[in-house]
Parts: sequence; structure tokens; C-alpha cells
Amino acid sequence: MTFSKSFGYALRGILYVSLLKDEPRKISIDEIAEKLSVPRHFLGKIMKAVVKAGILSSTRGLQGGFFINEKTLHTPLLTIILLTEGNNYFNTCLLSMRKCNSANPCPLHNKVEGHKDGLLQIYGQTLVSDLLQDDKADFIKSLATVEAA
Amino acid sequence: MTFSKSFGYALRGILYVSLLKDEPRKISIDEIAEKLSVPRHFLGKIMKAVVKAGILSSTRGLQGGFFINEKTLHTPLLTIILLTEGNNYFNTCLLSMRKCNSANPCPLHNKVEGHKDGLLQIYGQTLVSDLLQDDKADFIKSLATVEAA
DNA sequence: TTAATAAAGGATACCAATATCCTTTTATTT
DNA sequence: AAATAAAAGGATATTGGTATCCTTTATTAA
Repeated sequence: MTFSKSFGYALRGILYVSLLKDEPRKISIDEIAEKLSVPRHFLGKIMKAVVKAGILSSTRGLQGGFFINEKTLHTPLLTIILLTEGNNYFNTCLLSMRKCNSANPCPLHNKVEGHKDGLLQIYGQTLVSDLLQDDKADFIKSLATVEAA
Repeated sequence: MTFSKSFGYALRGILYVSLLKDEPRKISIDEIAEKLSVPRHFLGKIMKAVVKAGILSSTRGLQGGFFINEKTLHTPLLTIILLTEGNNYFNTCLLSMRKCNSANPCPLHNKVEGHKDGLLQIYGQTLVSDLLQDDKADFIKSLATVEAA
């Protein structure tokens, strides 16, 4: 039921860049970090992985930055989850038993399998584009939500 | 979709002690650790918390060890989860946004809320006794399942 | 072709979860 | 009472996720 912070940073970064897809400029890591209230250097490391996975594109140099490509908006959440949490995220046994599977289930396995599959469905079918909202200003605010100072 | 190792160790320890509830002897930490193939000292720390929470009982001294009490078998999984993962486990935002809730939802919030509630239901309703299996030898083996050497 | 800008990449620090060890307390047995 | 056995408790590694900084590479603009 939980993801690492990396996942949240990655998805929010992707959404921020996607939201500004109609602007001619590219989006710098500094801008993303500032608008999302996220540690700049750590975000840079994550965004690098996102670009390497082909989910976003980037160019270096003056006027450089991040921008969407043909894959970005059609990327399912599942792809981002597996990127940040590791490919075995949905295969790991809830009881940390290494040989747990359908054939040799741990005591919890069958109880949660249905919901696990349900979540997999959701994450596999929900695309980046499905999470974008029309009101940009409002959406950016919601992406950056942080605790009151 | 994941729990810490502590949760797996705790639940498996509880199940092991519960399974042997008809034996007159108490169950030592050494026996549990060995049968479950789990680090002995770390398990000790977790079992201490389990006892402190009243989910199991224990006595020190010669012939001491762990044993079930009136609560053990009726304990819902949720209690154990909150013990090992922290009370906010089901309240944390998937995108690490600190102010995310129904009134001010993050982009993922509504997508998964249903399944989150479903899992909460399962964990709240499934009791320790529901996970015990009749064939003791078989069940112990399944609790201890580890990777092939 | 030089200066400026920005991502990529590598090195290091920090912290919490995980794991181990050692000492203390408690209970039982002799 | 003394010896023993076992959990409780505290102190200390170890590891992986998180976070920061610095250098390198690439691109653009003057």
C-alpha cells in the first residue's frame, strides 16, 4: 500500500512536465523542484532514470530541460512503479517468504490476491494523461501540496 | 502493497506459537527463529513488541517462553500491521504529499481509494485464527519456506 | 570559438529499517 | 539460596533509501 518517495517524486515530475506540454520552453530541474517543493538534487537523479526509461525526454545545454515525447502521456502508472520500486514489486510476498506463489502460497497469499490483481489492473490501465487535470494552476498547486509551515 | 520484514516475522511468529497452542510447553524464541529460519535477535525484538501490545503472552525464566492468550486468536491482521508499520500506514499518500486526503486529494487518491478500503476490510476482518491450517507439519513448513540453498 | 546554461554522472553524507550482540531481570529447578 | 534458563532491554553494526554536492558533458547564444 506504500511506495517509496522516489515514486511520488517521479510521477509528480512527469505530471508537471506533461501539464506544460503546450509551452514552447523546456522545463528545468530547478523549476520542477521548486514548484513541487521537492529536493532538487534527488529529483535530478530520479528524473535521469525517468529519461533513461524513455518516459520523458531531455536535452542539455542552454534552453535545455525536460519535455514530453510520444510515450509520455500514454505511459501507464505501472511502468513508473516498476521503475522506482523494482520489477518485483507486485511479486514480493507480504510475509517475506521467498518461495511464496500461487502453487505454494503463504497464509496471506490468497486473502489479498484479488485486491492485488485489482490494483495491478488500475496501475496498468491508468495513464499519465488520465491524471492530468484541466485547471493547470489548481493542478500545480495540488502537486506541490506540503504541510503548513 | 508491501510490508516491512518486521510484519512478516511478527505474523509468522504469532502463527507458529498459535499453532502449538495445545502443547503444554511454552515456545522459546530460539525455537521460533530456527523453525521459521528468521534472525533470532531481530525476531526477539519484534516479539517483545508483540507481547507489549498484548497479542501474545510470555514469561521469563526457566521453562519460560511465548504462549497465546485470550486475545491472540481473535487478533485481526490490521492490529499487527499497525504495530509494525505504524498507525499511519493506511493514511499515507501514495505520492508522498503531506496534505492529501478526501477533501484535498492527490492525483492518485481517488483511483485507489476503493481498493485501499477493500484491503482495510480484509485486514480488519481476517483474524489470526483464520490463517491457521489443520495440517500442522505442513503449515510449519509453509511458514518457514525459504529460497533453495 | 567562447561564455553561459543545464542535464548527466559520480562521490559522499544522512537516516531509518534491519540485524546482531551483550547485559539485566525474572522465573524455575535443585 | 544457588544455579540455570529464558525473555527484556540497551548498545552497536549494517544496509538501503534518501539527500546533497561537485565535476563532466552537451547545447545554445553571443
